[in-house]
Amino acid sequence: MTPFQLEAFLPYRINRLAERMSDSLSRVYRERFAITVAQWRILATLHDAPGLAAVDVARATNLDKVRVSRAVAELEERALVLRRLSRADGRSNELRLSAPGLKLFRRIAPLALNWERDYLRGLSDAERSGLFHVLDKLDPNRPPAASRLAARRMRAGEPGP
Amino acid sequence: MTPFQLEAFLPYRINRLAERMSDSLSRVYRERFAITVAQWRILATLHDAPGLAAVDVARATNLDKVRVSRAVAELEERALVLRRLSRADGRSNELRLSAPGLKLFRRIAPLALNWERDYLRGLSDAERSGLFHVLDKLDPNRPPAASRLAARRMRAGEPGP
DNA sequence: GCCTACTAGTTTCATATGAAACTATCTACC
DNA sequence: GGTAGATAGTTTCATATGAAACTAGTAGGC
Repeated sequence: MTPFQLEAFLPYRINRLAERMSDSLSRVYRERFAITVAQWRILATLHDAPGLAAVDVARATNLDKVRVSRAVAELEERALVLRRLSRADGRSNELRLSAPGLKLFRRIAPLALNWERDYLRGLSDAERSGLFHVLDKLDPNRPPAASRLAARRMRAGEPGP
Repeated sequence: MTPFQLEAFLPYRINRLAERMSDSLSRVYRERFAITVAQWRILATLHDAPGLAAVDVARATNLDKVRVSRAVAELEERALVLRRLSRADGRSNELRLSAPGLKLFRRIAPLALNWERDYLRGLSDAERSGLFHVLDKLDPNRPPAASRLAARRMRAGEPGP
């Protein structure tokens, strides 16, 4: 008898939680704003760090570059994101929210935070902070990977993101 | 200024953790045994509850019925799972591990548990149990959904799973 | 300058996915 | 026992996905 319970197996439980949270939250911005999860992550990232290149957005959002390319293309079509060829590197674009993109982000962000607050309502403060502490341990943030692009920008004397 | 940090947003962090764990763990059984995540969940479930119908497997594994149908079909082709038409319900099959299926499960399960132990190595006992406690709160197990099939079986005087 | 190796971003293409349609069976009610 | 509506499981089909190929540019040695 090999003792094994899927219910008690961390990868399964984390996966199930992630899927259910994602389903529930994404409904908030998908139905009302026709925004996908990838697009939402990109909006949030560009709000926080305007001017980022796609490769840096991919790192910051845990999305592969193909998904970023496609999501940005659609955000650009919808005029929510602007791209400008980088002066420092002709291969990459500086991405930023347009005015409507910023407006949209400002509508969605509070809804997302409310959703999160509601979701965590049943936890005590200690449980909440313990959860994030454990998350940081199990899945540390990768180093910002001081990108060559950023380095180049600095060399070029451009303002950082 | 809307304060919003993707890094501090639970759905994103849980999703990223789930993806990284899944990538790391699934390598363990994909490379050596050519088993997918869905197939692994199904093996584990049938080991725990032989004779389950596909619909119950779907509930127990958090997979949709199409994925279960496909994964079971391949497991059956590879002779790792046996199906037998249910006497109690002509629409459904009783699924169970074959002898090679059981053997395979018994090879994978310890690897999976070792992987989990290693993954959680950096956590204290309190952190580990706190994590599972919080998981149970945020994502409670759905009731076993005393299925009609099980009820029918009981009525028919068959032994339970 | 110019050649080689590397990187940013897009496109292609083969595979994965799941909603909806479908088949077969079951339940409940008449 | 017949009929309407539900359920188990499969198949179809349109879309999502990502590895690999591709285009265009950059870095660094010579």
